[in-house]
Amino acid sequence: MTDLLARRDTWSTANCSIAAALDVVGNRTTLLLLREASLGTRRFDDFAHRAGVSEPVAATRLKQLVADGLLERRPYRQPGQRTRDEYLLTPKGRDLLPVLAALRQWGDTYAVDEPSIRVAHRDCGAPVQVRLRCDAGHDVPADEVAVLPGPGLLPTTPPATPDLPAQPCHTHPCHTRSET
Amino acid sequence: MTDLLARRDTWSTANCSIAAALDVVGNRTTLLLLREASLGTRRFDDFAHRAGVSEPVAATRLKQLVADGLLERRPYRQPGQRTRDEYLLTPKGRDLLPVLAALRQWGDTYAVDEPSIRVAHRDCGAPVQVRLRCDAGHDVPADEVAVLPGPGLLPTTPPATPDLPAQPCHTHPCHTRSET
DNA sequence: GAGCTGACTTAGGAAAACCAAAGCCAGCTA
DNA sequence: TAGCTGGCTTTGGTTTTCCTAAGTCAGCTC
Repeated sequence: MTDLLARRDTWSTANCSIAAALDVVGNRTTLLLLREASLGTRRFDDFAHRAGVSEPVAATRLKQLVADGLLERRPYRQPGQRTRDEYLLTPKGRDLLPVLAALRQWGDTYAVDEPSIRVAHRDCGAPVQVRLRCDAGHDVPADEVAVLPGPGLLPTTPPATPDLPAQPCHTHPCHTRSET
Repeated sequence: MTDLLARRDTWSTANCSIAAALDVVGNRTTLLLLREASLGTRRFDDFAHRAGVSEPVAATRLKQLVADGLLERRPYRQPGQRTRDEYLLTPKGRDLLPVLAALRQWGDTYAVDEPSIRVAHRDCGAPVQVRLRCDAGHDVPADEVAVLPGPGLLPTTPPATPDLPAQPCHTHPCHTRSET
């Protein structure tokens, strides 16, 4: 019952939460705007310029982010200026920070020469990393992750092509072979 | 020197590692294919059908993933069949699993009614979560993250519009207001 | 009360991404 | 050696995403 991966064709990813998350944040611009929000950007023009997108795109995406509940638009006022609106991360939006952190961590390792910013623990100064951890408190490396059925699991209607002898990712040759 | 966010306009995100990562995995299809790879999918047709994309798209993206070094294409042979190619995660591709895990965690919380699969620690059975942790071993909540300059930080050429009194994300009103 | 500025919107168009349907090819099986 | 199957590629068309350039509008400042 627990060997889901061995019967990969008996269940579908129709209601996959990764796909559902990607429906909200599945494009580059949206994630760049969220990056800016997490770095303290609040004004429309700053969002557009710092994320490197045009104003029409910024307007469209910010509107969508507010509609999706990731940002909140609220009026603010600077002395001697008129009332304006600013965009602030909601708790729902803030909960996407691990996604940004994971992307940054991977990008630091594989996609840039040198990181432009570092992320540290404010209280102790030590670098912050994204980790997988189980509720029992263990660090969980990628090869110790097990996939189990959840309450929303949907069976597939058509029994698809007979599968390869399925293996979870961690038993693949890719995890034991010598690195290139 | 450490209050980067207060001088957000003095540095640019031109070489941002998040943007660089998004250049590689910044579209929905790519991440869905990586999801499938992490769930043990190895054959072309299975990638296309399970990720829900057409064959031409699957072919293009898989080719790109191999070119980017996230997947490795290698011949395999089942008894009584001819030699075929399969796609396996490389270590570089496997290091993106925290991104998928973070997306799944967010999606489970906000984007689906009930998760279709659960992820557990193989050794102890406890649910696995994505966490931010510092090298000193502390759990780091979002409001204790500090942003520091890295070696690749680029200054901006044009001093942009005078900024709002900048605040790191964790001091925003969004973190202290009552939730809706 | 004219001008400026921040915050957008509108218009028009280019590029990227995606799809369905059909075709191609290698190499087993019969 | 004819047919089947997995693994693609080609064709043609639609949708999405993004751009530049220009216009709008509210409400301070002068």
